[in-house]
Amino acid sequence: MIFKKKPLVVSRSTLKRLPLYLHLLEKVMAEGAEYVSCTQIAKEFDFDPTQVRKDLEVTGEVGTARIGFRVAGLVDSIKEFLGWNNAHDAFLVGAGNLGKALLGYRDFEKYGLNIVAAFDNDPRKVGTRIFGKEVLPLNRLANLSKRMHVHIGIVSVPAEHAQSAVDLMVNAGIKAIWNFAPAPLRIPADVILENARLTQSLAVLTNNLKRNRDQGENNANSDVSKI
Amino acid sequence: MIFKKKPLVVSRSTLKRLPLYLHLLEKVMAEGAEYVSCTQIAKEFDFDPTQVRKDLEVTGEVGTARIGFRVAGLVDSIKEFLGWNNAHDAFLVGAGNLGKALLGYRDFEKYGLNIVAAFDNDPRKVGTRIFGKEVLPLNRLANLSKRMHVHIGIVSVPAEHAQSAVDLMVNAGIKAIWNFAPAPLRIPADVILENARLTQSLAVLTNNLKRNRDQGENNANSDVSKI
DNA sequence: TAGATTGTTAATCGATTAACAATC
DNA sequence: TAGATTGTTAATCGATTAACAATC
Repeated sequence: MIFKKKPLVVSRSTLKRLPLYLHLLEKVMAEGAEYVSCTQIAKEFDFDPTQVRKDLEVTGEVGTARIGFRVAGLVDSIKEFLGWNNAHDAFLVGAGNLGKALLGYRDFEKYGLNIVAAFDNDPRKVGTRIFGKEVLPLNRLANLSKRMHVHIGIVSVPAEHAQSAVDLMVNAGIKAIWNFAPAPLRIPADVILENARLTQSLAVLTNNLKRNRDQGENNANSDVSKI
Repeated sequence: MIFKKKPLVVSRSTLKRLPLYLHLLEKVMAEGAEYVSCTQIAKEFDFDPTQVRKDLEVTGEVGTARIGFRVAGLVDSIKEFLGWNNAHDAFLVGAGNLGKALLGYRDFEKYGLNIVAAFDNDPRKVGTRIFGKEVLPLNRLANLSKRMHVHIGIVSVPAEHAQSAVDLMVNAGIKAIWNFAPAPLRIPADVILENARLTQSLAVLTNNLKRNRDQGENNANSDVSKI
């Protein structure tokens, strides 16, 4: 068996493009295509074809000249590479609006993420079920995470409670934290922290919007720039 | 009046760090600090102090040697730079779980984002109110966005409906789109598209988790690597 | 004053893009 | 066969980091 050598370290940029490819490939596969070329994929996203080729290299898949890559093979290898082939159990802390939405987000299943329970200290929430998932008091998290071998924690509490929620999780043996709170978090080196911050994305959007508007104004009397 | 010259083009990386600084600065300001140095900020995020200094340069704020920057000034200038000082009205399309959460996310107000109405074609949703916001049928979007001068559209529909939702928005004169659907979207060059894709963030998390686990296994019989 | 911090220029690092032979 | 595409190496580009004089 011949394996293609994979890059030893995969950049965050590449890692973030892989789900994009995956979504497209699944669509393409549903449409019945058997092969797909990097050129085609690149065109869809306005990427450089070489970049797509390099990205796909990390999956270990080998393409065929003039034909491209097997769609089914790519889908499988990307999922495998991202760890989306095996289900990961996760706990969610903070059953507010965002927490509720995450609990009800059915797509997570596709990405191997299985939220098994929610934790919140609001007595009005504790004991209820949200999308079929129990809401438990925070003091039960440590015990349960050890017993159920849950290694992923999702933080959807307000910023001011984020650090204490994370401390609790870390002490409970949680190995990876997906943080939705807009707060810088301190964690031990062996715990993985990934921030899913909506405000970062919003910042890019609103700044671009402002810039477009400012440019519009400048263009209105753009002679100034020629002085 | 002396202005500090600002960089002409601001990188996406810088743009994404600014909200992080802002959150921290607001906390620091609430705690009563009047000045803050780049060194302090950098320490909080494990960034390079020079990077922080370069990032802050885009705001036009000038610091004082040995003392740092005025916190209040920075907070104001970052907000101004990101366009968070003025409120932007937005329409949301797709009142599912994620859409609901976005409608209920009170923090958006702080970021100058004001969702004024939601649109959905589900007759069970149309006519209801979610967090006080009306849910209207999609065919009313074009008319209303023009009349109300709404320029931002938020897409929280399933992937397969994302493109048609976007087409509708673009035709209605929407100038910026914040997309939460995991689908590649086609838009005209003069419309701003910003993708807020949870799956990208999740991909980094689950891949890291898998890699950590694989490494653990390797370490268990790491003699192999010494052969 | 001494020394921490700013502002800025230069060096480094890493990611993207270009070039091109091999292949089907 | 002709030519599109792969795989890979080299060149470019841009962002991060290092160095250092000026300053308070």
